[in-house]
Amino acid sequence: MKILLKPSYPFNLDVTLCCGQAFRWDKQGEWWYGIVGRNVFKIRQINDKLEFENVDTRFVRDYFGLNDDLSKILSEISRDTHIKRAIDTFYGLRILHQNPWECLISYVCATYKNIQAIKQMLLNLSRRFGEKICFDEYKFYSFPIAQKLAKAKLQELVACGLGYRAKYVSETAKMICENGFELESLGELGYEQARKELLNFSGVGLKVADCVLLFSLGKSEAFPIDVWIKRAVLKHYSNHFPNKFIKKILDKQSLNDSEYRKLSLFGRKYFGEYAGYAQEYLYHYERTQS
DNA sequence: CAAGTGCCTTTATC
DNA sequence: AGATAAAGGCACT
Repeated sequence: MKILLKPSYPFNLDVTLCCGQAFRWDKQGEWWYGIVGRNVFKIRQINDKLEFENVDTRFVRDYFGLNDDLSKILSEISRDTHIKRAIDTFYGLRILHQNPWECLISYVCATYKNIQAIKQMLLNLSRRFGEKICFDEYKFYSFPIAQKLAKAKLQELVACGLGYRAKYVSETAKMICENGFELESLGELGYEQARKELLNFSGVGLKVADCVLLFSLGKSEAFPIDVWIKRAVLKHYSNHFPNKFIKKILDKQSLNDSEYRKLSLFGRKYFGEYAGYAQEYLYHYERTQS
């Protein structure tokens, strides 16, 4: 199956899958392998041609955000020279539409970890609690369902390298199972309301909630603040804040809720309804180009 | 190679 | 409200 990308619909598969928004994609040769539910599929990009196997076009369009008008989005967030530089460097990076459950657990695990370690944890979890799927000559593992993680012993989760996050994953999985909670339905709420609901889960603070909202619930205005975005703001956008505030967060290693809200609100106001796109370009630029 | 630092933070406590 | 400490362990230097 193929999709021909129109020139007005820029897309860069490699950057999109490498920028750290999703943790379970695997590149073998020129093919990217991904697992969605119990289905493994592969996809590659050759110039303006997208080729894929074992998945339908509708899913590809949705998952890779190909229905978003990226040209329009990028022109809207191009507010200054710094973001323009990031956009030029990673032109075609799109925000994925991930599965909310996998996204929630992934970002609960992601706190205070680097990307390599996050990938390792999620692979361990999938190997231990997911289902083995063979595709081409490779073995893959589906992401564990909530019931499976809810039943897991704390020690088993710790053994996957989760550390103190094991408790949060266990509690969150139990909360999802007990009420038959439909994470997808949060997408129907407004940004603020949906975030408030997410904060009820164990191990979910403002940062994790924003990531889940942006990467899986379609809230493109969410502007997650992590250490890299904080650095980018300090370097390039400090003139948007009082001196006192900048000095305060400069010598603190972590942000409190009030400081987080100020930084994130700046992003939403400054970049507008697609602030999340700006966030991801800035994030990837800060991590790789500075 | 050992030891130190940093990591897409949250929670508990004061 | 706001500050502070504690919480795995892996990857990188």
